[in-house]
Amino acid sequence: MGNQKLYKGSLQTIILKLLEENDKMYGYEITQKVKALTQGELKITEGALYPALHKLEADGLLDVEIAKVGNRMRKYYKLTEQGTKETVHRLAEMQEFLKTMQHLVNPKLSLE
Amino acid sequence: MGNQKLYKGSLQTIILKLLEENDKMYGYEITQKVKALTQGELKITEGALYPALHKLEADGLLDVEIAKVGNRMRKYYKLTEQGTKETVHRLAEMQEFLKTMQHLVNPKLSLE
DNA sequence: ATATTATACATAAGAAAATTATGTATATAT
DNA sequence: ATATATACATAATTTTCTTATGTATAATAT
Repeated sequence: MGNQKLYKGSLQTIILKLLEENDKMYGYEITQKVKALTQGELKITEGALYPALHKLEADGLLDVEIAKVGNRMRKYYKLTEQGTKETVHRLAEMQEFLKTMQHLVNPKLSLE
Repeated sequence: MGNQKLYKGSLQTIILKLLEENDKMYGYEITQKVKALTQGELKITEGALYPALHKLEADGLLDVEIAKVGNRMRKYYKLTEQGTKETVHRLAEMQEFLKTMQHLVNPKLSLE
């Protein structure tokens, strides 16, 4: 860590990608999944996550469904039809970005 | 383009990397170099570039030298000793970030 | 029993880093 | 003459995050 600021701008794409793979997830689950997938390298804070989920929902990319497990609330999010399309688009943009950055910072490793 | 926001947070690292390769460069030259290297994918705006250069200078990572070419001013920037060390560090962080993101958004392509 | 950590949501204040708009000035091409 | 390119700069605003705070339940450790 220490390079957290490089992730700025990529949170929405990460959320969309996880929902593409997992059908439905709740907020806390997303933070844990990301931490696990990145071996602790990326820790999504609540102050970033929840506003991001609310925005994706407001933009029509996510649907929400409230559940109660035991006595505790969960808000499950899933991709809408529009969200599924947008995810494909965002992932393509992310790939393009990663390729470009790789080429910029390490031309030797980006042979093409 | 359209994925410009993904570059948020990486401008300083890009500048440092270019100066590591080119010894000294001036602002406008940096914008043109980046545009060329990325085939127009990334266009650094002046409103982002100049404040970034000033900050890197204020932080002791860059030295500046003013030149006059014809009748026009140029401000050449080069890495300080501290800047050279910091560049190594920033590039390592960038590699780590790119690897992590690649793994997150496209597990199939990041075999390790 | 009690305190800490984990689970689960949320928002507000502030910081960082960009975009967009604007300004100044010289050089070149049509 | 006019538009484009070169070359710097800053201010207002926006986006996106961090940090701090708040509420509440469940599980675990002392």
